[in-house]
Amino acid sequence: MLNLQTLPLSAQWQPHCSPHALKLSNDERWSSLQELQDLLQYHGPLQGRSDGELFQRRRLKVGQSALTMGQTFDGLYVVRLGTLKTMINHADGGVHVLAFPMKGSLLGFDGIYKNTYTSDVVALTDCDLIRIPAAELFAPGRGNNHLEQMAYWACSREITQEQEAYSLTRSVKSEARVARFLQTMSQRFADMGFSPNRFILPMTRRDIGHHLSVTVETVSRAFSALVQQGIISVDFREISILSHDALRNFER
Amino acid sequence: MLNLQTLPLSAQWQPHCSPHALKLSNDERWSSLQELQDLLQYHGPLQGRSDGELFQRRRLKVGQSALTMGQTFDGLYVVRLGTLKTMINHADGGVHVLAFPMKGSLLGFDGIYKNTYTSDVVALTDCDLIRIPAAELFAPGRGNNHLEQMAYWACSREITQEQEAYSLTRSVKSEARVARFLQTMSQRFADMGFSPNRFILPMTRRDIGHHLSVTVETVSRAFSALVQQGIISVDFREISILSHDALRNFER
DNA sequence: CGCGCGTTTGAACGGGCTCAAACCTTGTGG
DNA sequence: CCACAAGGTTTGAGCCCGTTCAAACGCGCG
Repeated sequence: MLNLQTLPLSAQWQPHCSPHALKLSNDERWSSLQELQDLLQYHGPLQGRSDGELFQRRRLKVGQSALTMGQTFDGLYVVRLGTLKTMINHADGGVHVLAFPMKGSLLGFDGIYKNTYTSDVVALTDCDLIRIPAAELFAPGRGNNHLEQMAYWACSREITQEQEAYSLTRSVKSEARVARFLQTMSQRFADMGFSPNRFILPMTRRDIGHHLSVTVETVSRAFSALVQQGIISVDFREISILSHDALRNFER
Repeated sequence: MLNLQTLPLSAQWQPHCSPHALKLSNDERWSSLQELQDLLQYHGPLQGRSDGELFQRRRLKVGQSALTMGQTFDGLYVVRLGTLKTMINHADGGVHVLAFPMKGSLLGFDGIYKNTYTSDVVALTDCDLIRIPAAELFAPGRGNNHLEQMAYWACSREITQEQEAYSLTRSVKSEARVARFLQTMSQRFADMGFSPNRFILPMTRRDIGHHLSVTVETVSRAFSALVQQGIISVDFREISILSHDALRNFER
């Protein structure tokens, strides 16, 4: 019998992996509006000609920051490839991870108010972003109405997802938080066309802890407990979900 | 010496209070774009004629719900008067209070994605809302560009504030969470032109608990502890802040 | 190789939850 | 106007879970 655990993970079913697998060898530097719609999975009303409108790409290596707290607003970004973390660094040294943007996520909407980004966004893997300049959004009297509507829509989606993440801190038990976190990760991988049963977490235990407001040790212990109960199996960053049902029953 | 504690609170320095004080006697049922801008405190670029555009108002009594989870999107709302709570009711009976919208807050942006509101919004006091119909936002080719930009801006602000609230759950100690919550309430009252030193909380301890992810008892105990240290004084819903500095020093 | 960092596990402490009871306020109906 | 009920608030006692401190191991990288 084949032991799935020991098989090397191929780039075919993982959106990130080693920097080598992620070559970013595509030399194109521009994305069309159509690609934006595909990325965002926006199936709303399309109108008229969208040809000609091109958006610049921006590539990031692991650890590079996409946006910095305090930086003046220069537009929105849509993640084309890779995973990032959105974090707030408090003056007292405390850290809070708000979200882990992945393919199709919208970045930077917090920068419109006060014309300044309010959080740090750092690449957890090599990334490819698409920039929507502020001018495109705010240009008066242009025919870009469906770009605007799409931005509204995507922004609304980000709010919704953030609310879900916010609610995630509700659960009393840390195991339940971690279980729900794994569920959302599984769902997001599924949405991107990858396996919901087996994936590699792009973030550290510490990041997860800062996201769920618990310590590293607690996250690790929660993982161990879930393994003990046969619900998941863990090999460092690689997670296999053995029973989605059991995972779902941890919701409180 | 005058004992401030025993003085009755007058409606002059409180935005809510008894239903009697809040007469809502203004018979006008429409608000101008100018009033919207004032409410939102939007000082961005105004352009051209904004005359003629009127927005319908909607009044709520205590306990009535402004939006319901699952209800189809019918527009955005701006709070003109009163306080509400935005909450998510989980299937398992758990509750999470996302925010306490007050004068100038934007409601309903979460409804654009999926064309359905994703949270319940309930009036904690009598309220007066202004409705921005979906048609106004999405009408193609209209000259309402600065309405759109204002909506962007307000939405961005809501995201920012939600992030702050989210971060509020970061603190390890419950006393610190409550202290920070009181600070933000104080700030919001100040922004509305009321005293930052003395105000009446429009929400119950339970709501605060659901907002900060702690139990009622913990909130109550935190209040008592802050009173014990001479930082605030409490008379049921009435809060007096005796030392803003001391309150600030609880930030972790 | 050795260093740094991420991960895992253990032991002990402490803070928040749970359960319980008492008090106060508010609203309702007699 | 009072009685009563329902719900909000406060406080106490005991327990459990998550933090803290500590140590060990593995992995990647210079």
